[in-house]
Amino acid sequence: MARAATTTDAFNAVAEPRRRQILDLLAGGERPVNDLVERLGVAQPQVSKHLRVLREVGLVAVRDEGRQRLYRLTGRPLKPIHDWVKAFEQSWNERFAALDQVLEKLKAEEPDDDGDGK
Amino acid sequence: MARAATTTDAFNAVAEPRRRQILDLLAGGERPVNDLVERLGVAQPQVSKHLRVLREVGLVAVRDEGRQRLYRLTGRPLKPIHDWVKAFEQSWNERFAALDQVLEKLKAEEPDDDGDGK
DNA sequence: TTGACATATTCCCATATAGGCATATTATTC
DNA sequence: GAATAATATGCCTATATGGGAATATGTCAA
Repeated sequence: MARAATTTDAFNAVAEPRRRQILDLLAGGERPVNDLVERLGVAQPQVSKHLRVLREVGLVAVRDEGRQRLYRLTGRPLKPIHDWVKAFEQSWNERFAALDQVLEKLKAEEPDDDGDGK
Repeated sequence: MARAATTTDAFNAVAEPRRRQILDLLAGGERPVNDLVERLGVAQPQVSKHLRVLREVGLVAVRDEGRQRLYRLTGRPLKPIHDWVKAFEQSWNERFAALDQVLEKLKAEEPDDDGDGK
């Protein structure tokens, strides 16, 4: 099998840095495509393609206004990423890392403990 | 160009669900490969390959113990993901979403305001 | 209608994937 | 040293990617 499609979920969609940039820009408010094109310095077709991916995973929504299409952030699909990664917060937090070491040490010191404790 | 390599960064490495599962398991402590193979129900070579990717982006570390190789979580590279996605927290939080609407409305009500305010 | 502007789609290509399977590598025990 | 256990690597294939370039679609204005 090949890699999962970028449109599979937010995890895949957001793995591409350019798409994260787009979301960063849209965090500042609704914007037409050309605005993104200029700010990113990327060819218009590529921007449209990235926006399509983001739309398909529900990370952005569009609204037509005259000849422009205004894209806006709809970050809901990012929540699963946040939730998942948050659970690992302790793994890069020195405070927690130190605690883990203590726990590991304790575990090592009572290797035959069956957990009953009596 | 093709998609960026999975080993480019944590964003790409973690886009694959199986690799997230592996990290979830390792969050419970150091584990030999076979242990992961059993718990995941995935062929051993695939697990080794996923572990390689995770190692290359620094999400896991290995330690040899006899004929086994004990993998453990080193979640530091997840921090950038956390930091990035955290900035969007408001976008799926109703509270903040409501605030945003208010702000947008205010902005709409003073369309000719040059920001000077005097 | 014609033309100009804004955006989307299509085609082409080099590249890397993930899984299946076979096999290589390394370490252990007899 | 041979057999075995634990893990890693190599090869194969279908598939999708992201960028470039050209072009299609859609919308307004004169």
